[in-house]
Amino acid sequence: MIRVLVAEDHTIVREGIKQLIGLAKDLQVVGEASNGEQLLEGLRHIECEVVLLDISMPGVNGLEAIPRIRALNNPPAILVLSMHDEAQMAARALKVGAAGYATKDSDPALLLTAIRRVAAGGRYIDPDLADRMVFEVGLTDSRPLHSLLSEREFSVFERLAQGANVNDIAQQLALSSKTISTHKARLMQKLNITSLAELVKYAMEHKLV
Amino acid sequence: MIRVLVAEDHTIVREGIKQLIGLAKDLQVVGEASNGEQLLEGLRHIECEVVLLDISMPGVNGLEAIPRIRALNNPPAILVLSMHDEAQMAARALKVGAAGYATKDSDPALLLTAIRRVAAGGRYIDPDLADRMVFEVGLTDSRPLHSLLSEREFSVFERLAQGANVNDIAQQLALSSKTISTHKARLMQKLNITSLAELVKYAMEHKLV
DNA sequence: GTTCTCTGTAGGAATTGCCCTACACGGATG
DNA sequence: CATCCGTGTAGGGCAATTCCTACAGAGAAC
Repeated sequence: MIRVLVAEDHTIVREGIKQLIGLAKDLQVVGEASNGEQLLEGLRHIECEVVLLDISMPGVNGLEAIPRIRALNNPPAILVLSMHDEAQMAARALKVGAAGYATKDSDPALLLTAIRRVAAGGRYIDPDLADRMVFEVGLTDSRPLHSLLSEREFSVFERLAQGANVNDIAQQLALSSKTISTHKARLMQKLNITSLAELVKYAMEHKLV
Repeated sequence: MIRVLVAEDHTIVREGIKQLIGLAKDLQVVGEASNGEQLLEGLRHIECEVVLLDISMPGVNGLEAIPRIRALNNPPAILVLSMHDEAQMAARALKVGAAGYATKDSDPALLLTAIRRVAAGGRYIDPDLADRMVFEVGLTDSRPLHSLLSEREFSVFERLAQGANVNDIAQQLALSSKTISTHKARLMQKLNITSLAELVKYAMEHKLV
């Protein structure tokens, strides 16, 4: 019998998952938590083989909880369950010690498979996602992406984030708009984004504006 | 027996909800959909009393689907199920014809209650949320600028903030790109902004993304 | 009931930006 | 050295977007 602890903040989703797991005769939900603190507290007196973990929880979020779970003695395997099938997020989760990563989009049967896999000491990654990770992420996540930008690229980046368009920047820097366009394309590639909207989000999230 | 159709894009969440509903003897899931198109298609040959609708779905999203469901003859009651307990979002959903609004945070038992309530022709709003709606609507002497936007404008706004370009949106909404461009120009004028970057900033600052 | 304004829709002309390509230069790699 | 890679610079051509304009329907205003 594989004992599972479910950590997920949305009650209804959590209940749903418990029901799903309940369908398998070899799996059993032995505890639950709706935030990181509860989870860590729960693990102090509940023994289990697998923690099913939503990364986006309030307070101590899933990502932050992972290393702390791993620091316990005889830690359970961690299977991350995410709404977002972001390759970036998956890479970070695996890096800090998750044994698997599944998305809420995937087939429910796969979730059960994933739980069994990680309980047995193995790893599991959503197949679609694995594909994308290989392509998108060089699996080299460490320093902020924008540290890869050259001087010129960075200054174009800042101006774009502040609302300037390609022509404005060309004027400000006394360059051809074609040049700015090239810098823009290159910097977006480096930041792994495909739209100006994402650029602005990136800038705001990293407090670069 | 109350027949329910579940529209929710994340497979695992959808399955979970089906399990939950299955626990009640007077409720029965008679269909499901993972996007707005499937939902509308499904309603053409499936009869049901209640549609359980996630607002954040790809393609035709939940909010847009509501008026189209209401336009059917003998339409089912619509119970919106949302991740976000935003008062703003709830207000919009109710305005376009939803009979209830529950969040995934709420107690699963309440979900079943809510389904029964709307099936009987009543209304249901998550109690916490109702509280906040009264306060936020009542206490904000200066309504946000984006409350001036029309439905169409707002949906174009959201998509732009999420990184879609004019053509993407035109396709999603099956309109000319010129039309989208006009909506974009008008909404930007209303929001008093002049660039896409400012639009994204606005959206983030007001937690609309 | 006529007029006004807002909304949703879109066409043609004009602008802007993107994609692909190119090239020179400097530093790293071998 | 010879070569490769990253950077800064741009052009040509094509696609996306805006600008200006228009029109119809729905309510509001008077």
